[in-house]
Amino acid sequence: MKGDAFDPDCPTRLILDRIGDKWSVLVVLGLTGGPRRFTELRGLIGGVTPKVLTQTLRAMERDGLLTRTIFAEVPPRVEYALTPLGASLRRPIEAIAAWAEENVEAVVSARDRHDALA
Amino acid sequence: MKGDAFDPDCPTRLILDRIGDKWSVLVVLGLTGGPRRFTELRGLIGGVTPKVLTQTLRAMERDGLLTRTIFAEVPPRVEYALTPLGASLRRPIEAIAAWAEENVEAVVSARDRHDALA
DNA sequence: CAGGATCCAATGCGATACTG
DNA sequence: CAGTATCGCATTGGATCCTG
Repeated sequence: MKGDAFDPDCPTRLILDRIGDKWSVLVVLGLTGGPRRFTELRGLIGGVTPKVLTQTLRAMERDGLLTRTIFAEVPPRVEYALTPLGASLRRPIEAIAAWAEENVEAVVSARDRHDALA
Repeated sequence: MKGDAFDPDCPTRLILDRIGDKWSVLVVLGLTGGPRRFTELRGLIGGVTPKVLTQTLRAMERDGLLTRTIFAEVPPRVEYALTPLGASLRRPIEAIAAWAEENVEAVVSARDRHDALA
C-alpha cells in the first residue's frame, strides 16, 4: 500500500468510490451464487429502487465488473453475472462483510454508550 | 456470511455505511502508523475539508473506532488514535486497498473500452 | 419483465469566515 | 491549533408513472 489512495487524483479513489457504494457491494454479494435476473436482484437486496439498481448495474458493467446479457425472448430476460474481475472482488468484500457481522454488536454498543452520556 | 446484509434493517448495513464512507477508510489508513493530530490527518488525506474530516472523526469516535485525546496545552493539541476495534478494521480495509491498486488499471481500461463504443 | 422518464425532497459537501 | 458556523449549490435517492 503506497500513499496512492491519499491522492485525490489517483485512480485508486475511483475504486473506493465504487466499493464505497453499498449497493455495489450488495450486488457483488448477490451475484456470488451465479447469474441473476434484474428482479431477482431487486428482491434479494432489500430497499433498493429500480432506478438506483439500474444505475449501479450500469456503472459496474462499465467498470468491467459484471456482464449484462439480454435474451431475445418474450417476456424479456436479462441476466447479470460477475466477470472474473468482478469475482475477484468477492474475497475483499467478503472480508468486510465478515468483519461487519463480527463487530456490529461492538459498534452498536459503543454507539449506545457514547450517546448515553451526550 | 448470512443474508443479513441484504436486510435493510440489519445493523450490518450500519457498518457498510461506515466503510462505504471513503473518508473513514482513508482515516483508518492514515492512523495505521500511530496517533495523528487533526492537521496531520488533514494534510495526509488530500481533498478533505475540515468540516467533513471533523464529521468523520466524530462518527468514528462514536462507533468506538478511534479515540480523541485532548492535551491541555498551548497551543492546543488533539490526537486521534485507533482503538483495538478500529485497528481490527485495518486488515479488511487493506485488502480492499490492495485490490484497488492491483486492479485500477483493469477497471480504467474497461471503462475506456466501454465509453469508446458509446 | 426490465427498465426509462420525470419530479422533487433531502442532504452531502465545498468554500468561506470566525472562535476558544 | 483545532475546530465551529453559515450559506448555497449540486448531487443523490426516493416515489411514481410509463414503455419496448
